[in-house]
Amino acid sequence: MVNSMKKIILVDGNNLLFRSYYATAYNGNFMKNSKGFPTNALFGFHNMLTKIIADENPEYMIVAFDKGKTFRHEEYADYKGGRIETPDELKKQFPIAKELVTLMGYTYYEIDNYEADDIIGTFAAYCDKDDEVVGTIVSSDKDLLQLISEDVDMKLLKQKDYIRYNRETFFEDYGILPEYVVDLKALQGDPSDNIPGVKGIGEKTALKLLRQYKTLDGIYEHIDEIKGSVHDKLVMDKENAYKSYHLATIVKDVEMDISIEDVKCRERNHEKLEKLYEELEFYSFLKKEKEYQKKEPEKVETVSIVKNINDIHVNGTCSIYLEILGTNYHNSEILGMAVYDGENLQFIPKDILIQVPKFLLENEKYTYDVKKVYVALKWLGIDIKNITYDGMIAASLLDYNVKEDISYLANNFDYHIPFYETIYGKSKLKAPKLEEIALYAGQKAKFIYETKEILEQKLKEEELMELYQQIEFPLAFVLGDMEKNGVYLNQNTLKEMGEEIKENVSKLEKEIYQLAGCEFLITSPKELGNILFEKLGLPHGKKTARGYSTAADVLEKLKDVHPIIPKILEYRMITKLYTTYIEGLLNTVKEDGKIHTIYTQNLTRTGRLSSVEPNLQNIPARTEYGRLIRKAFVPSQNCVIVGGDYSQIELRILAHMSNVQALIDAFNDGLDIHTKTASDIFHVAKEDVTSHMRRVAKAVNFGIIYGISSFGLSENLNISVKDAKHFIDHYLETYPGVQEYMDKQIKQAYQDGYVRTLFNRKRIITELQNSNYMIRHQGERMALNTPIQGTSADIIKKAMVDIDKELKKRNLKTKMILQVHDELLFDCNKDELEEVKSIIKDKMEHVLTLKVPLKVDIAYGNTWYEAK
DNA sequence: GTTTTCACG
DNA sequence: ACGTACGTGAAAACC
Repeated sequence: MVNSMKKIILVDGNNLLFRSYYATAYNGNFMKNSKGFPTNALFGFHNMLTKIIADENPEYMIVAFDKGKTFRHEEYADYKGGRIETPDELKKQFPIAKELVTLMGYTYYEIDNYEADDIIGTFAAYCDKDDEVVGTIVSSDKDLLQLISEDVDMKLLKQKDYIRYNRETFFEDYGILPEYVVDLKALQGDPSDNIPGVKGIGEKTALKLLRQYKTLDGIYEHIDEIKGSVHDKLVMDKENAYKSYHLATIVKDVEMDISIEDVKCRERNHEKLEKLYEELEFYSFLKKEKEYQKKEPEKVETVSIVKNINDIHVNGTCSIYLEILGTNYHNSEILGMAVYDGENLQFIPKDILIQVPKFLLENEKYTYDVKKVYVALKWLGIDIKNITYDGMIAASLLDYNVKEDISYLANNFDYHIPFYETIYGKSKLKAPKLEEIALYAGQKAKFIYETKEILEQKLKEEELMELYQQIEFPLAFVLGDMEKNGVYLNQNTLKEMGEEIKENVSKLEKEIYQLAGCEFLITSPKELGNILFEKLGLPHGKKTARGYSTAADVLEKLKDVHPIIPKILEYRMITKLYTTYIEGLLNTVKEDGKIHTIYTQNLTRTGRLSSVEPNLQNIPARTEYGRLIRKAFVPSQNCVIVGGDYSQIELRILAHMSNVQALIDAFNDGLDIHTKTASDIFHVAKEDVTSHMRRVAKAVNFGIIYGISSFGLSENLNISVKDAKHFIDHYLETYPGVQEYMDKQIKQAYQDGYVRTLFNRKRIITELQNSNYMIRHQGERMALNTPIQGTSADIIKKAMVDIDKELKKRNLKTKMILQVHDELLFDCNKDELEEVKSIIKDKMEHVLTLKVPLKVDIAYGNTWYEAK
């Protein structure tokens, strides 16, 4: 009996393709091949299908698609009015998905006027009838749960993995049998399918009713037993409930010209699959397909592993790749370096590398992530010289998909280099044998060498060469020095603060428990939400996916409603300080008593830096209590901390770019820009601007930089959308040039598909081509914000390069130690103070000449806290 | 691994 | 009708 059992896998092809599309299309950053054909949905679809095949090893499988009519029940089409059109970018991928299925040796099926659900439903019904056939449904659509039976189970796909439901496990989870999922949907509704349901009844209430009365009919038969608002809702929406019941019912009797034997799995068509992968530029799949066939093994590189320093032979210019175990090059283990000079491909293990082979100091070198090599070697006491090219920086300026892992980029160039995690594993890194490491590093070095010309050519074509040569490339070394040099942290200062905070925390804990009337996990948004909004019955604001929002801005509005609220806000603030800035920072201090962050030079889409392990760009500043953390950041002996920060740099850039005379004049006259704006939009004299008016004007000014929306401003100022719109209108009437500028900017962005900063940095905004209104508008805001935020980033980056150069030229001991977007901090020898102050101010203010002056405020003190 | 919250410019 | 300010990173909870 068991032996003759046939198992059929029923795949909801539509569902797979849709969710793959939306999982990766949200930012509008589609994966496309070089011809611009969208491939994002196919990529995910292929991955999922492969996983299903690996997990189930199916003998029979059918992949079902919708055809013709998208909607199950024509007569209720009016309910479907709101349904979103399938984006073109997704539509195009359907035929290829079907081809993929076929080439992989499986059968896809579609039939006029039916949905994929109905095909699956019909096969599921067949499984129920035929004793020798069982089925497994694969989909993320909960609707299909209704098809679960003795002979049919379902893999309900979740974001990462899945839940496997059979009749029993479904009952355990839901408390009803799968055949009543239709009844559940009838009550609950499903907005994504335009099933109305009973208004005001959600999953919880619906399940409760069904557990008691079993079916929809059962509920209405006993309608008199049901009391309260639920009763009224049920009565009110009875018609809708039954309509929904029909909408939610999957058809199980589609007439099909296909039988189980027709969906038996066939051989893969390797040849055509390879061709298709090539076309789609799915190189990792292509490689696997080739491996899968086990034809001739691919030609492997020969890398010679150097055993002795005298065996290293590098002729002329070479590329290098430093292989390390982990991402934090301040403490990761160095494994060795691959070198390629166009002929010889060699790998130099660490023990030989530390003997400082000559080529490190002499030969011209190309690399990928120059900062990593530079800093990692510095830790070994090696000062590498004559690096002239960095593929990572070049590629990132060209808007390639640059991750830390070079393989992402290499795959774009038809190099099939394995991903870092394939070699070393996911979370726990483990080095393979030396030969494998050498080969891996060797492939990367070769890739760097062979693509240098191409990438440089592209930099020229895109007019990015100057940005690359004058700013980004030299900046990498400046950043490297800052990272390696580090920042001293006075650990005792932090520890003392920590003790004080700990006492405060336990005090607050007790007070909160008392006010709540019970003990609970205050840090848990879920528990906190329940206490505040159910137990204490406070009015709740926004909701999150899992429950009530307890975010600070929500709680802020309840500050005066219940004494527990301010306590919780204070608790949140000080535990954040403790975990992130006391414990967190102390954990990152190295043996030298310093913090060595890593600046990510190529991560942000605007050109800004970011800082990790730890992030030194978000050390508290906005509240006095938090700012005390800055007392722990101290200079070295006989030094002070000197800081220079740009005043209103983004608004100055806006004034320059928009060429609005009133704004330009304001900056030229040295006015307080927020007060000036307030006086203009409220039509009052500068002297009569109240603090409230200035606050509004400031928020509007920020809003302009962010790509203003009345909703955003209303949230920020906690006012009505109407009032917010009013303020914006006033602003734009006052400065019509700003409106013109924004319109022009957006129009240009739509035309080009990208925007640029003053230094030509380019950001491609694919969101503008998205069919979704919301995403398109997000793209418009990016088009407004990026030139401003990005130009500001360009300016400070150039200032860093200029200052570094000047400090070196003058042989000063002062070190640049931190960059926080619009401010620079220095560890400054006291003897050099006056000279350094004037260098910083001068260089920062004169990066370039705009229609408005750049203004820099200089401050200094014995700690970061004092240098304000 | 994803979500929520909160720190910064 | 929908869901929204721009750009980041870290910790803890949640699942």
